[in-house]
Amino acid sequence: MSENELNTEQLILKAARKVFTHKGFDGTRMQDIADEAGINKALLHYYFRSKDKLFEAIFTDVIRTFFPQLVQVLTADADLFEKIRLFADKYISILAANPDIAGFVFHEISVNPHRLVGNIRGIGVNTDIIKKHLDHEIAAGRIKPIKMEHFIANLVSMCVFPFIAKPVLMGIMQMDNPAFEQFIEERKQLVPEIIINSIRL
Amino acid sequence: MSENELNTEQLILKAARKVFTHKGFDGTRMQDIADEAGINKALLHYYFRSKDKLFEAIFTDVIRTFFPQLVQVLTADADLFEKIRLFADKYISILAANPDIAGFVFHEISVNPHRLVGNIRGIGVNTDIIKKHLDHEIAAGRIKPIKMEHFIANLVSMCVFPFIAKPVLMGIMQMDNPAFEQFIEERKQLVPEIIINSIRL
DNA sequence: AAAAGATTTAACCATTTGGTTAAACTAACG
DNA sequence: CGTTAGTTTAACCAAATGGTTAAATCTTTT
Repeated sequence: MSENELNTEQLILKAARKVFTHKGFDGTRMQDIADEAGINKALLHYYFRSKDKLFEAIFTDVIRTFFPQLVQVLTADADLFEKIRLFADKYISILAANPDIAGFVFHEISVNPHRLVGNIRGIGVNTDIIKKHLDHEIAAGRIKPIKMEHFIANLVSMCVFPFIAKPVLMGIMQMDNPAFEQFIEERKQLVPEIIINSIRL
Repeated sequence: MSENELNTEQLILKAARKVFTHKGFDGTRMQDIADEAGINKALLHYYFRSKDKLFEAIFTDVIRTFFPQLVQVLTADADLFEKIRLFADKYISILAANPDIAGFVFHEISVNPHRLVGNIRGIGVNTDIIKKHLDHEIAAGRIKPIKMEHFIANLVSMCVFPFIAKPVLMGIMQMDNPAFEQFIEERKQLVPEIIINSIRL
């Protein structure tokens, strides 16, 4: 197994990820992935026994790559407002570089919620720390009272939703691709401003 | 064709809508719809020639039922802040009663953007009126400057996203179904407050 | 370079799936 | 009552799809 540039397994994973995240599990054909990777269909089954196994590898990887980064920002020991700015900037940057993953993850989980168990649950998203930080700031009279659930929902919504609704937004707002990128770039500042403004006294 | 309670065509449409919105086009089998409707598979093809035709009927109906209602609120002649409250309340209420449609619509459009053409384009979402209203209020010095694109994105994001992320939110926040409903109910007030707060001088 | 092991392919297989057909059933109508 | 038109079904079909197999090729080891 000489390390040329990208060994076959990595090549398959890259292709599978592209096709799965774009078309979803049900919309993906093994042949699509083989074509994308420029290899034979049987080779997919040689490296990953089944479509399910291959999907599992992709899905787990996507979840494990992105979730921890974000949770880490929110649970780090830093100023709340600064955390919010960091989180929005990081989340939006990640999604800008991987526009399909948001829609992919939420769709797959909706269609097959039991996939939550082995993946997200395993990561152990620690909302307690965020809740404590929020409640602490509230008790200290530095921010307005707000439930952690809404705080997270608001922040994540405004970061993620534009990517899920990308084609619709572009259509309705008559944006082309550069315009959308510009729009997204602006939100890195705008979103934290709104969230901070919503809890600032 | 005696009007018993629900004629076969309506029965099929109802079943197809349920299955399509929950599993997506690619995840739906004609047999699933037949089972859901309690009829023979061939009967589906008797009423709607193909899976595509049946899907088209559902998709168009979903789009036509919900979009206009919302655009109407935003383009109506009313106080801006009141419009925002009305919009959030109406949008969230609709989604609470039809939890699957948001994820359904955005996923199908992402996977097959060309479906935009015949449907959303046909409705003609009029962003000009909203833009004019916003710009007018800004010029009059009654609200902070904000781009229409962000205003809409923010408002819609916070209304819609929780439904798309429902299983993930419920998992992470350890909510059961009543808790989620309560959470959603609270957002009918919270979302407009945040949006209004973000543009209030 | 020959044997052994890993990798890749073409051809094939079984099942699923969208769709068709011809027959059976039902309701209206002369 | 029987004919006709609309409705529903069971049985069937062809294409697509996930998966297998056995042979071919390439790598490594001796």
